[in-house]
Amino acid sequence: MKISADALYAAMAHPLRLRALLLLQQEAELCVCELTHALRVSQPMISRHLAQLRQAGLVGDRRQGLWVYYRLHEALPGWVRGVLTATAEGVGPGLPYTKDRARLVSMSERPGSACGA
Amino acid sequence: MKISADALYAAMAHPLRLRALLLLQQEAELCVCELTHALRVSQPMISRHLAQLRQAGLVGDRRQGLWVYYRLHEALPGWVRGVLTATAEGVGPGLPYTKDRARLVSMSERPGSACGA
DNA sequence: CTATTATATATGGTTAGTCATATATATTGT
DNA sequence: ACAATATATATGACTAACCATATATAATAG
Repeated sequence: MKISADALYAAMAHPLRLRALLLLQQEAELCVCELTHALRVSQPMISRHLAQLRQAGLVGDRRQGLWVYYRLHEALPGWVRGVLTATAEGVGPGLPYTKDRARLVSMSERPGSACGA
Repeated sequence: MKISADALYAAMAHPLRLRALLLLQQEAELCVCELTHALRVSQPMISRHLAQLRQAGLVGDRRQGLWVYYRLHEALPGWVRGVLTATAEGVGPGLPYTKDRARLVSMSERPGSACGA
């Protein structure tokens, strides 16, 4: 997966997309409903931004039953992963990222991970 | 200098600002006229984008005579420098970054560096 | 038919780019 | 030293293009 710096930073320029990327970096795989819960945004909104991330080649998706799971793209270049990890360290325990994680962890009825799908 | 991830990636989202940042990372200090030459853009245009980078805290400026020199901000957090170096490695010998550098090196009548001011 | 996700359209806000002008410094002539 | 001019940079005003959000609708799975 070839990713230009312009495409990467255009994708990361939106606060919501950045929050989603940082969640996906820590969680390996998340479905749309988990993201709407953790990020507290409407479903059409996160879906639209996920489509942008997908078109930029930053994330991949997988359908399982009703749910569509997103993850960081498997073939993401090392330097892009480096940018993401540096960012995760940089934001540290700051907001809104920690709250996003807290909402995700405390979410009940998470598909997949809860019942071991 | 405290820099939020949102502010950083908003600044990096514009191709011209990204090119300017990558040049500044490699050159330590550049005046406005050098940037207009290397990036091949009008003076008001680069001046506007430099003002954004300055307001975001990413660059610092210094006046010497007629010329204003820009550089990466001295107090830039380590993780931000990490993002920039990862990006420089990621773009590698790609365009337009190498051409920017070539134009800069081949520029005649560069102030400061030429006459050792 | 219900639940989950994706997309199309319209609207409002933001941003970039250009031109003209302002400011600051230097230089030249007297 | 003073006045006039030239150069480098910054900024205000305007237009055009882009981006994000909300609402509504469509598609897909069970």
